Formats: sequence, structure tokens, C-alpha cells
Amino acid sequence: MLNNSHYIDKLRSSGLRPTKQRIKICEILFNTEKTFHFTINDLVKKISKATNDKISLATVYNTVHAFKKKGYLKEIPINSDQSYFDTNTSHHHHFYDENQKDLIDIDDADVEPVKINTRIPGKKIKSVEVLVKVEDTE
Amino acid sequence: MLNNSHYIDKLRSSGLRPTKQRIKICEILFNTEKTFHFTINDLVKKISKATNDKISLATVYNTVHAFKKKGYLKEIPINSDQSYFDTNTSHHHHFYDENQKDLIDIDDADVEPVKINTRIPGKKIKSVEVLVKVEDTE
DNA sequence: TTCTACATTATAATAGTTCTAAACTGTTGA
DNA sequence: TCAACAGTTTAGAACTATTATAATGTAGAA
Repeated sequence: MLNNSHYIDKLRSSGLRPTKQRIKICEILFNTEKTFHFTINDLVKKISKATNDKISLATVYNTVHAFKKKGYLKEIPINSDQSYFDTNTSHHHHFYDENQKDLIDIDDADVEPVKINTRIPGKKIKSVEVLVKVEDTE
Repeated sequence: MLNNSHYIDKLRSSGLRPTKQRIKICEILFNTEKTFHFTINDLVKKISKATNDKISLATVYNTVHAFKKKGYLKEIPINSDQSYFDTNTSHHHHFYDENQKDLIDIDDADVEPVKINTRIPGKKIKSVEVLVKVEDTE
């Protein structure tokens, strides 16, 4: 389990104890070639497919929040009844398909850098996120 | 009540019956010089300050959704436990102050038009929304 | 005025998320 | 190695925003 030891190091180095629940969630989130978007509910389903040892819902929430805080996940701002997370933490934006209720990455090369020519005194910009809502052409 | 007759026309012309609840909510949302952001909870508080006849929570939700559908309000995509609405329906973007949990309009003149150089086949762009998260400079 | 479709209402129901407090476990240091 | 402790997990309750329900009310048309 080379991958696991990698996750153990990753967790430990960021001050998170490498518990078996967190390692399992790392495997599910970060073992794939492609990054992806998910809701807590999606993740719970993936976990129950991937393992027989169930992980409690509270732990899934705790872990996702911990990973987000450490920068291993990003939350995508979108009006929805549930939160969407992204395993792609590099800078990029999203399409949101309102018919399919589907989020799609926009390659950062396809978006001209967004220039904001104003600032709020005493504040610094933390992130600039673009959400492009699309719908079916009729 | 010149203003009220204006709202009555507005509602009627968009196919919404001008009920006293809707007219009251129009007064609260659209009688001000400046546009503003609000949550349902904010609006409920404003209503109870402005009138003695209480409006039921369900009606507040129904009305806000109806107004949004008619284009009198915009919903702001942001990760929050509640939905934020904007009485400014013109094209513009937002700062979100993560310390103060406060939304601030960005004058559209201060944002270079966002160019998206890719499309999804069969879909057309409905909106492009930029959310600039800011935090205190330390 | 009367009728009908649309609105409002109180309340229940739902769903996502957070809280709680007890049990468990990784890590540290003797 | 092992005790002790702090961090973690857990089941389930609690919480909160929102939506559904079904009865009552009301605007507008005939």
C-alpha cells in the first residue's frame, strides 16, 4: 500500500491524525486520475461501495471540512440545496448546467484572467470564482 | 399611495395578482434608493418592523421565488446556509467578506468583461457570475 | 354578486448539516 | 512497552432552511 503511506504522510504533515477513516476517504477522493465534483451524499455512496466498514455521516462531514480547511478540497459556490466540493484545487472556474444540474470544469486557459479594478480597504482578495450558468438552446 | 399603484401595475402586468402581502413586500424591497442584499430571514424581520399585519413565512418564500422568476430579484450564488437575494438585478458581481459575512456589490465598470473561450455543445450561456472572496489583511 | 382560480396561512414534513457526549485510538513520553 | 491524554469517531438528537399540504381567503371575470 504505497499510496496509503503517501496519504499517511500527507495527513500527518498537515496535523491530521491518519485514522483509517481519513485514509479511506483519501483513497476515494485522491486515487483517481481525474478530479471530480461531489456532494456529501455522493461521497457517502462511494464509501459504502468501496468498503464494508461504514464510516459515520458525522465523520464524513468532519473529514471533508478538515480537508477543505487544509486546502485538499475546494467548495464550489453555487445555489443548491447541498454543498458541492471539488477535488481539483487548482485555479479554475465552472459551468453549471441548470437543466442537468451538472457542474463542469472550465479549463483555466479558456478564461481570460478576471481583472477587478477596485479594492475594499483593509481586505485582501482570497479568491475569484466565476460561475457560468448554461441552459439548453431551444 | 402613488407608489402602491405603481407596484399594483407592475405585479398585474407580470401576471401576479396584486395582493396586499405582495404589495407590502414590494414596498419593502423596491421603495429604497439603494439596492440591497437580503436573506429570507432579513426580509421577515423587515416586514415585521414595517407592518402590524404579519405575513406568513410561506408567503414570504412564495413571493420571493415569484419575484425572482419574474426577474425582480436575483439570487446570489454563494456557499451559505441560507440563500441570498439581491434587489439589484442589473449585471454586476460581488465581493464576499468572509470575516464579516457580508456581501458587497462590485460596480460593473470595475470588472473587465469575463471572456469564456469555450462552449458546451447544445448549451447557451445564461449568466456569468463572479464572486470575489475577501478577508482581513493581517 | 357569484364563481373560480389563484394566494395565503398554519403547520407538518423534509433534508442537509451540526451538535453532543460517550467510546475509541493514535501519539507521546516515561 | 505501556499508561495517559488529546484528538477522533460514532449514533443519534437537535437544528435550520426550505418545501409541501390542505384548508381558508380573496382578486378578478362574468
